[in-house]
Amino acid sequence: MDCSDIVDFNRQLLNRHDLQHSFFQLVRDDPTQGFEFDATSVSGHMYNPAGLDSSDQSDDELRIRLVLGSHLAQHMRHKLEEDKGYTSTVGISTSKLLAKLVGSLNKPKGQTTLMPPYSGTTSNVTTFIDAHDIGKIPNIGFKMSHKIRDHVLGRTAAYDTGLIYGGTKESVTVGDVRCTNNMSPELLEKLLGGAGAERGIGAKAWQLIKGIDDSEVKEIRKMPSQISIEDSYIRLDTMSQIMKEFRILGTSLLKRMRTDLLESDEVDSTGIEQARWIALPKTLRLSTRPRPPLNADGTRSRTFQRISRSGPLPNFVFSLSESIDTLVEKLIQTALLPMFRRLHPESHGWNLSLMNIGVTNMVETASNDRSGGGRDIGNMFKRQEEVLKEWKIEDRDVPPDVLEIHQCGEDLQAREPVSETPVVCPQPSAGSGAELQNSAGETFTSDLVEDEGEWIEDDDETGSLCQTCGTSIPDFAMAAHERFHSHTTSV
DNA sequence: AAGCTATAG
DNA sequence: ATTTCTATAGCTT
Repeated sequence: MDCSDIVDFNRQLLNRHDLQHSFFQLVRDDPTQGFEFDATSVSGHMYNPAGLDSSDQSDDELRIRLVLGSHLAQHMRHKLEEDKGYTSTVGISTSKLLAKLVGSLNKPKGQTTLMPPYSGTTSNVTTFIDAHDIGKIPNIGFKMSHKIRDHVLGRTAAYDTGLIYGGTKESVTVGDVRCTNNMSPELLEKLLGGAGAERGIGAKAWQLIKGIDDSEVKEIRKMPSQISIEDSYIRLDTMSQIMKEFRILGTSLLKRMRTDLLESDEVDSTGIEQARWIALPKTLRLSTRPRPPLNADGTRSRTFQRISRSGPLPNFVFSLSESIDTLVEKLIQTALLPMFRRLHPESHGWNLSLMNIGVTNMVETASNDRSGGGRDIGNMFKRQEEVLKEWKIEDRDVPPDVLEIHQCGEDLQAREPVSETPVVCPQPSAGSGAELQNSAGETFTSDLVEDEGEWIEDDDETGSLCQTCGTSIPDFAMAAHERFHSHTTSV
């Protein structure tokens, strides 16, 4: 199971079972270990038993979906650890934004669900998101948080001395921003808009601040859209140094192109191994970061500004008969040096702190494209059968009581409820329903998949109320839910 | 297409 | 804990 499997899996559920765009985000806990994942995180869809429009749901309906999503997430984490040995962390909510944020509360090897209410004056969404520093919100990064912070404070925020990246002691929370006088999409647009800014950035930021995010889960791309190599330097100011770095970076880039863009189909009529390019980049880019000159007071302002030039990538770099060294020399002479002269016309006086060379504009070669946007449908279904079969077998072979114990449960049982974070998880002890709690939650089971054929058909409310927590649970998930209770009540 | 800004991990 | 390196999206020209 890797990331694309998870994405595929969820996509198939989406197609077959009318899933809505509710999300969980799964993050592998140790991204440095192993390469089974293409990415460190993935958002998944969640089953929506009532077929509701995601924008028009009561908190009761939402609650069911979130609990089911939690069960599914628990199973996937469990499966991932069992099969691959990777632990992971999951956040469950109604959008990528909320799922990502809530997922960070119980790390590593945990999962957290943001529970209803999602609307009204006591909305957990508001309570939850308001507590975050503005810069912690995904897609509000260094520059935007700076601008917003300064406006809310009415002055330039004081920063920790010596800190270059971010870090202010004057924390401005999302709540502070939201409640600032005259705060509006228009004001944010004024603050954040301008050259280079995304169109409608004010409105988008306003949505994020309110916890609204309608961004979609995107397909993992098979091909990277660019490959680049860079290095930073204390000082790079002579042509011979540049040449030396060109050779190092160029060699590295060509090697990367060969490993990432070359496919070796061993099949060949003569039995000789064939290698062919699965994508050809069309553009070469050279960027540098010139070291900024000293200020009047002798300090040097930090700029991260890069400048670049790009042009057509010569075709000879795709030659597999010539050595990389030869190709690099040719590339330097025909492309990189001319580009460098365009970037730095002066023969001296420059002082570079960074050089980057990269290739972009990938064009997939023929025979490599698969219909329907790069996905093999037949294979997909075959894989699905396998996945479903595995789960079913597990169900039959392992008695439910045993199923819940192996591997996934221990950390969940052991966890102490942590206070003060405004997040609610499905928890048996959440008796009053209204108060906020924080703890990990749900055990899972594969019952979710067991009778997958009936999921949609039994819309006509075959669910029952859970005796313990009162949540309405569809029948197919009740066994899983009860196991969840038997776990968490034993704490 | 090229140049650039901003962001994430 | 911070910096470096890689990659992406989307703007402007």
